[in-house]
Amino acid sequence: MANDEGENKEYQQYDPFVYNQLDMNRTILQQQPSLDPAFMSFTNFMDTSLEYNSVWRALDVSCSSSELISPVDDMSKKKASNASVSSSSDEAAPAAEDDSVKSKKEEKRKKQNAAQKKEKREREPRFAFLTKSEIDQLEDGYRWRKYGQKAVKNSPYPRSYYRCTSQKCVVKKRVERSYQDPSLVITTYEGQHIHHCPATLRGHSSPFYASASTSTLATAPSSGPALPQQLFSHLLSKNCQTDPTSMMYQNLNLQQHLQMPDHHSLLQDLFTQK
DNA sequence: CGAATTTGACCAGCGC
DNA sequence: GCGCTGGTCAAATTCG
Repeated sequence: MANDEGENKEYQQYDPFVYNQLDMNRTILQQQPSLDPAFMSFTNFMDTSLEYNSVWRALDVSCSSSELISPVDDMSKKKASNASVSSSSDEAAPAAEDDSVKSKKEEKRKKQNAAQKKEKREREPRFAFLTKSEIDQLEDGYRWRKYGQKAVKNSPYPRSYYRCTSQKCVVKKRVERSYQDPSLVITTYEGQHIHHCPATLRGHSSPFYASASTSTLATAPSSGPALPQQLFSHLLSKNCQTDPTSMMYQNLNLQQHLQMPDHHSLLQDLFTQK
């Protein structure tokens, strides 16, 4: 709502695929599936501009899924987050909840909310895009833990909230389905990964890392991002690219190059420009 | 049995 | 001030 206004500014600033939006969710839903030139999602662009698979072929990206790996030490993460919130207070007594415990809990909660509030002002850049998919939880190479689900106003489909399960990584994503076109999944990423993509760590499965580090376009790794999300996750990763500005720049280039017959020039741009 | 998900409760921010 | 909505927490439940 009003929150969205602030967020929209971020979208306008950072998201190369969602232009001129006053309300990200509403605009997406209202404008879909019509393809206003002023608004075109990555997936729609690929769906309409050229054969979807040809892009990934051009990128030397073959499809792969279930490339998930890294084990998650969630308990320690939980503890760490708790400690950061109530570092001075002891662990809550697990026994019977008397009033003092309850008030302690409330106090803890208020501290958490205050911390959240603070974080909100320094919100991470967000990137939203649409994907045509039957599946809600799209594979992007990272491990996510669902921490909430909310009914969306004017939509029969709920919105799910996910956090990256990697320690100290605060990247979040929201996933919801368009009520106008249920085949569309709206995914919003917030923040940048501070770690390698788990899929990448296992056997160089990402051509993006490989290419980015070596700039060897001829090398065709056996697998890689199968979906736009995966591509964007790679691009979002600090290990792959550094800042939202370059990210946007590259994405804009991506859009431009997708219209060109020679897709290899895209790779050149993606991996040589910083 | 530990990890992941579900779900109701809670809170902040905004509009009226 | 009240109601609505988005976002998050955390206990309960389910899953592997």
